[in-house]
Amino acid sequence: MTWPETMPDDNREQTVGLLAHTSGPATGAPREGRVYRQGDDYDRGMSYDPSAFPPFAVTVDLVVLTVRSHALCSLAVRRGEPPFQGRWALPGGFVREDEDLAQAAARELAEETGLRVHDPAAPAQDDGAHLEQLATYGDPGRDPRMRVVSVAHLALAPDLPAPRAGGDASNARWAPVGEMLERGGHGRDGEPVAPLAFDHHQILADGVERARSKIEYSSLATAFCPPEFTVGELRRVYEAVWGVALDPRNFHRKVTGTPGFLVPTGGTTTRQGGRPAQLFRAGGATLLNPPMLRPEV
Amino acid sequence: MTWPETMPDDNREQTVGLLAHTSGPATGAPREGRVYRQGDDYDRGMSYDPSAFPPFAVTVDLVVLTVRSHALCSLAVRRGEPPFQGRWALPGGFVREDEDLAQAAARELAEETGLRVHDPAAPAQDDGAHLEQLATYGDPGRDPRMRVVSVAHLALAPDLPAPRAGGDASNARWAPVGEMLERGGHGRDGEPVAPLAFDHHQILADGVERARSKIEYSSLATAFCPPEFTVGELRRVYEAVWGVALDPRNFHRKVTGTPGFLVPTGGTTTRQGGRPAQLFRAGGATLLNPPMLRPEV
DNA sequence: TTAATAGTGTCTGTGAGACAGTATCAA
DNA sequence: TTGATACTGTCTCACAGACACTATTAA
Repeated sequence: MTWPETMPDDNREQTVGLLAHTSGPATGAPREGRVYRQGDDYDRGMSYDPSAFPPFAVTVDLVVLTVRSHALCSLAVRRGEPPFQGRWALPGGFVREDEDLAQAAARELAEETGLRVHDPAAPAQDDGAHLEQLATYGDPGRDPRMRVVSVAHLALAPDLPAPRAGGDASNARWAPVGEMLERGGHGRDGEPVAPLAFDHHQILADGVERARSKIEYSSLATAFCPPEFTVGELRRVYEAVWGVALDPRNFHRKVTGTPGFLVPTGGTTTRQGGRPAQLFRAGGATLLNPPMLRPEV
Repeated sequence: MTWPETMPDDNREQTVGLLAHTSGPATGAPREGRVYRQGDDYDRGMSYDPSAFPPFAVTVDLVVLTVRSHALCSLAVRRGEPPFQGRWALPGGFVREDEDLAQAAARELAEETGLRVHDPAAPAQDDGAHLEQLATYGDPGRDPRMRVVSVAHLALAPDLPAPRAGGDASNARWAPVGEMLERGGHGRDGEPVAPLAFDHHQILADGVERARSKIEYSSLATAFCPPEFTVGELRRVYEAVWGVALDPRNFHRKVTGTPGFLVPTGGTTTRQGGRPAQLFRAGGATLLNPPMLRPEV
């Protein structure tokens, strides 16, 4: 029995490096009369000229997921200005001149939640969140004001105190992703929920799907748990993220038998009621072999 | 036995949408004296002002993979200008004002190779390449001339005629990824190979790893094959991409028994020698259940 | 004939899923 | 006591891997 040594979408660390481009389009006919000359001059090694390429704004958007009261929830902030004034959106902001994309995402995450990001080198024994790049969204019409390319990131965090945004609790909330992603969905009070601003519905859907598939073959589900947790608590994370019920006995046998996944701390707890349960923390393994299997249909 | 309905990194289609950001940083102290005010004004709904955000150039870079003579190869182009003049690099170019990221990547791919991209809606029965977003690289120092964010894409193509770049064959080649990714590697003539320009070594490594893992749980390996192919030819694709030897008998039983993976065309061929082999084309299935397993170690 | 590739059958070990049964707490 | 959760054991079926064997071509 084998399983890959690497994941389809590792949370890669950027290395210092430089621009990529060809030595010029194969279709080399000059394109005149354009506002921007599409980098032809840039390609030909002329000195830097800001008018030689179209300017973009670059932002990071965050899909911050957690498990609260048996439901997968995403952080949402209310927009205070047009466009989409008053609608819910994903947190995010501009990438600064001097920071990497991952740094920008970590900074926004800290500003919104106070969470620090796990050191990817150290084992996941400190408190903090998991952060990885998700995908980039650059449709020309995604912002009516200007051309904006957004590098979306996915963050997974344990259950947190109520969020704050600019100090105003009514402008930030943890919302169950089931409600947010339903077309014409309704909140728990039965009121209709307006769709998310911009293309954030798609970004959230992509982030949720990434989390759902990644906990299959990695130990990432532990990022939703406190530093010490029981097998039952970990099972409830899988059940909330996948929206299914799992057999507690087979789950227990599976996770405790997967090498490197869980390390017993020696302690026990009865915080879930019933017989005292062993406490574990996340082991060093990041890839599960064999993987957890998500039940079909 | 179950397997997920979705992949960890679906090739998502961008929907039309808009910008994401918060209603302002929680740490709301004014930041004066900066060249760019980091979007605070933008966040507060003031009218559009180009000086309110740092300008970026946005490019697409391409990891174009194919299988040639039992080796996984990547398209490389030689740089004609500084920086990294004379070094090999990945093909790519600027995103234009009016095009989506996927459109820009498809345009660059057509310019470099003449390949068209598969219609994701139609079954993979037409000729063409597979194209998906890979990851985005935005380290502030990755280009010495200016701040450039590159949205890397991964393309998989059948074996092609020799490439051209700007009509000059000596400035483009298919290079085995084993050679390109070796540190201080050597070409087949024993000459040392200079590392790729910019951060393209990392981008290529990420693209290769994505391809290696994705052919496990999807039918993507058929993107390396001509429209009609034999089981043996498909097996040689897996062997080249993974760099392993597979048991021909178990492989045959596995791929022909996976529903939706292969559809027999009725024809046969002896182009590989030996007993005539059935010809197949790719079936409609994009996800394999159960997956192909990459041999351990 | 040999050599090559194509394709089938058969055995064995691993592991997922189903589920019986026991253990240890609170109320 | 009931009821909750924790945990162990056992059975069965599916399937990956190993490999013997047959089939059909070219040289």
